[in-house]
Amino acid sequence: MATAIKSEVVLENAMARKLLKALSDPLRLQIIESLSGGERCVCDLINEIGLAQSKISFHLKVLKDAGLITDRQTGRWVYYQLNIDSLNSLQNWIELLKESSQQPSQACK
Amino acid sequence: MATAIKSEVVLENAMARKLLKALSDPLRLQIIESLSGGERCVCDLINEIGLAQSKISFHLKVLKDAGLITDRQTGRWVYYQLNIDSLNSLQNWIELLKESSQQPSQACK
DNA sequence: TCCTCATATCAATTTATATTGATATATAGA
DNA sequence: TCTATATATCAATATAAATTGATATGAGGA
Repeated sequence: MATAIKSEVVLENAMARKLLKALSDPLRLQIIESLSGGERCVCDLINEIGLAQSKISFHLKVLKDAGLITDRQTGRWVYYQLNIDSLNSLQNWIELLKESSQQPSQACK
Repeated sequence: MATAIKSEVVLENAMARKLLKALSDPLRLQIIESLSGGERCVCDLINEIGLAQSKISFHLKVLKDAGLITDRQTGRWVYYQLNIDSLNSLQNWIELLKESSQQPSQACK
């Protein structure tokens, strides 16, 4: 039982690591915040954010690889959307940190 | 009213940016996870993580500057602790993202 | 089929970040 | 005051990540 719980936490940590890394770039955060207004196609993101297309594409890929967003293609357009599951994972990870951090401090030496 | 809410969101975003950046390094996550077991002095972190002292100190500074941890000195020892407020801020930011992302998608073109 | 448009990818470069090893600071105890 | 110890800081270097500009892919329409 204890080991089952522990491996779950380790998995949580690995996932958090991936998500946090992907969220650590300001441009990617802009994309995330834009997508929080609902699904968007790449062209809209380019217009909204006003930066080079290759740049946006690059960062969309990073976000997608991390599992933070999903895409779907319709004709020539590709639509991106926030993946709520990944946000839930991150919230859970933070919750676990908070829960376990209320322990008495240990004196040093 | 609307503008008040908006500037709050912008502040949230700026804070999230800072916190996420600080959380984007694997060693810093290790420190955070270690601190989630309760307050620790630097020497304990060094032993626990098993890496160079200057490295640990460097990353503690990054975490402290971001507001994720606080420190207090007792004699020659410095104790670090998770700052729960910062974790709450991050959770709120994620919550806002989730709440606003349930809008209907807009067709492109 | 040919052309245009939306998006992705890639190599070269630039920029940011982390690591290393050395030194500095500051506290406690002898 | 001298010494040992805990931690912080710094300059040089190494590593990783982002940007740029160009080209590739692939869908739809003429």
